[in-house]
Amino acid sequence: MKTAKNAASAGRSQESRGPVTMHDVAALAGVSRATVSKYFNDGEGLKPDTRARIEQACRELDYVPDPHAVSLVRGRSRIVGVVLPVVNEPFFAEALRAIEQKAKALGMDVIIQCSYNDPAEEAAALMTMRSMKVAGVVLTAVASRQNLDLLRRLEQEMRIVYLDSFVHEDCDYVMNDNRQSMAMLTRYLLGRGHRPAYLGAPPVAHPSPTERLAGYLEAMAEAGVAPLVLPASTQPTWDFEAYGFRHVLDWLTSGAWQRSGATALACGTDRLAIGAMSACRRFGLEPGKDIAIAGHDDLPISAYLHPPLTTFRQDVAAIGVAAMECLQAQLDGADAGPYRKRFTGGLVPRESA
Amino acid sequence: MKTAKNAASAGRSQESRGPVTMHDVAALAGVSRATVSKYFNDGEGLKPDTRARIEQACRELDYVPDPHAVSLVRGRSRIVGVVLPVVNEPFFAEALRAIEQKAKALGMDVIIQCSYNDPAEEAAALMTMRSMKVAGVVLTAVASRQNLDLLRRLEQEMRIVYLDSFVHEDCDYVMNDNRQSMAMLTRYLLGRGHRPAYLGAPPVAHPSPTERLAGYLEAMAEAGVAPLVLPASTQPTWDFEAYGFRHVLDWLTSGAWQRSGATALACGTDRLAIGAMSACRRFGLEPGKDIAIAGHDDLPISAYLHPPLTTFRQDVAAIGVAAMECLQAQLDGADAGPYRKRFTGGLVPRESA
DNA sequence: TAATTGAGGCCCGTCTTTAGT
DNA sequence: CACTAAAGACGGGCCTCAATT
Repeated sequence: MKTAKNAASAGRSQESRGPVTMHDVAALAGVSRATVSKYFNDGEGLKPDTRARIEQACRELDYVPDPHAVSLVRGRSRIVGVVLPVVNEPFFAEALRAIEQKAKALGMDVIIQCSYNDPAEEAAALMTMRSMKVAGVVLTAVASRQNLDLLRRLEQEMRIVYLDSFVHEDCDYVMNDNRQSMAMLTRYLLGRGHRPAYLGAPPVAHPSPTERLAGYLEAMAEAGVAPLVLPASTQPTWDFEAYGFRHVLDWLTSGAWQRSGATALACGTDRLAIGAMSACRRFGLEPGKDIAIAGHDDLPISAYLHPPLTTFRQDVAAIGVAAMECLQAQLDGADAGPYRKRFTGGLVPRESA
Repeated sequence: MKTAKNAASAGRSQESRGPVTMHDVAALAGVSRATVSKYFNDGEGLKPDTRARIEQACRELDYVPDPHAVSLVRGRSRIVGVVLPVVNEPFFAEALRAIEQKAKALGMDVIIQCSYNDPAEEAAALMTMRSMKVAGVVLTAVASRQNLDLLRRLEQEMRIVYLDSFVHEDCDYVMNDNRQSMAMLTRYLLGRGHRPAYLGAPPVAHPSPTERLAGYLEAMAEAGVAPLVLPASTQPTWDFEAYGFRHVLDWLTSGAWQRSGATALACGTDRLAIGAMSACRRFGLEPGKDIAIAGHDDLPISAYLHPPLTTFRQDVAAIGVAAMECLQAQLDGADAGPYRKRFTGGLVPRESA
């Protein structure tokens, strides 16, 4: 009786020790490992009888193939890597949620890495993904050209979809149509008789902030109104409320506001708008009455603010899902050219403007 | 010249094809694979000269051990699994951020799975973690006893730390001291001459909501004031603002509010408080003047609301880090009894109360 | 004898090749 | 010659044990 390790003859789903392996299943089903392997891959070319016995054995033993063994021999894993600047920012958190959900539907697992806007951390994260032989990477690149070469090289050997960012032209990306959305928001303000100034996000992303600014400028030019952009900081930060608060308060107290004749403030993000509203009140202006405020993104709380925030809702979930679909499409071989998608959301008019 | 696959003699870090393997490094360094392996493990017992040559070869070839091969042979991976109800909820997003950061420092990767409060999804996620042979799991369990047996069984074969939750007594967990924090918040309101009612979170977690309620009740009893708890829903939802808005508006319009004589509202979460403030205004009450409102968690935006929200800050980052430290400690062998930590944060008094 | 290094089996699957009906 | 199933060589490391100095 030279049964190996696990006595398959026991029959019950009691593994004596260690995880159940394909060997155990084969033994119980009375076939070879190769046959069980085939069952888990194409499944074709197996006699119904054989298939049934394997199925039964798997159920009985609670067998699941070891993903590491599979990845090792295949040279590819069923893991997708997600590299984000931070994960506790509403936009990224929601994107991650959508990605995770879609990945689950595709039978993949997701592993995350945060770069904190540091090119070195980003590079390290990408190297990890490479060593993990991931099926693909969803990357929100940091706003720096430092990893440009590395990225170009990595794109050769693994799938990379850029989410809400890109670092060069020949890449796959998925993002909101920022120019269009901010233009729409600006036009809305102009249409209500306002003269909107613009507060952009700190330089933590690329090229979304630039695109949104472009949208604002475009709408202003189109209306023949001189644009008015609040001075931006070069210090990257994710504390948008504080950033918005400080910059708007400076703007108001410096008198630049009065001189400009602006009656509204379009903000690159809802979080900035929240800080801006706070600054206005500190200065003695009532948002929605003395000055109109608008944001961008439509956070879950935006509808419940006082006043409810006029904003632009971008379809973050769709963006996340599209990123996964891009990877999926490329895995399926069909390399039908670049995958580039721009999503449009919708204006959400509320009382703040 | 029978060099295998990659001609190590080439010397340059140009892999002709396929990833660099330990075999390549060994060849270039003029040692055996076994020696290179030892270099990557303990590292002891290697002649300085040998070590240097290996080091050099690794650098030259850009070699990184294949994590799948390592996991396969070791039967353990350097991956930690994180299973959360949702990832786009500020509390979890921040916890995840801290976990990811700490994991990186420990040289581990993190893989995530969302359960969406569905016991079946949670079970599936855990089985995935098991098959991945993760180094450990950080789990925020869904509020259901359905997976109790499964969890007990899984705890036998892998490390599980419960974050902000637990399903039975003999487990490791890390969480805020909810009873204490809500008691502190309630005492603060009482101390300011208020009679606070309480709005708890929907039943999406366990046991945090129960503990917070207990804290409220404790403080009220202690002050000899009759507690007043708003009716709770049995429908789980993560849309806290809407939930808070609806329940508070009902409470106000039904007249229950007047009859109760409550002058303040303590909420189980800031997001609930935001919905509550909105409802108050809809009803004609000015939060912070006609009725005091307090939350719990101190979201980044809470300081910028109007009025700024009085709340209790829980140390989410510390909780996340502690979860990782728990896993780390257990990996290091020392099974020094159960690891259970309660963290305390601090009251953040602001204008809303 | 102690300190290093090498040989080869093994982990758990996949995949190509060979054998059996 | 179809179909099916089995055999056995990997894949990239770790680990035990023996060989070398």
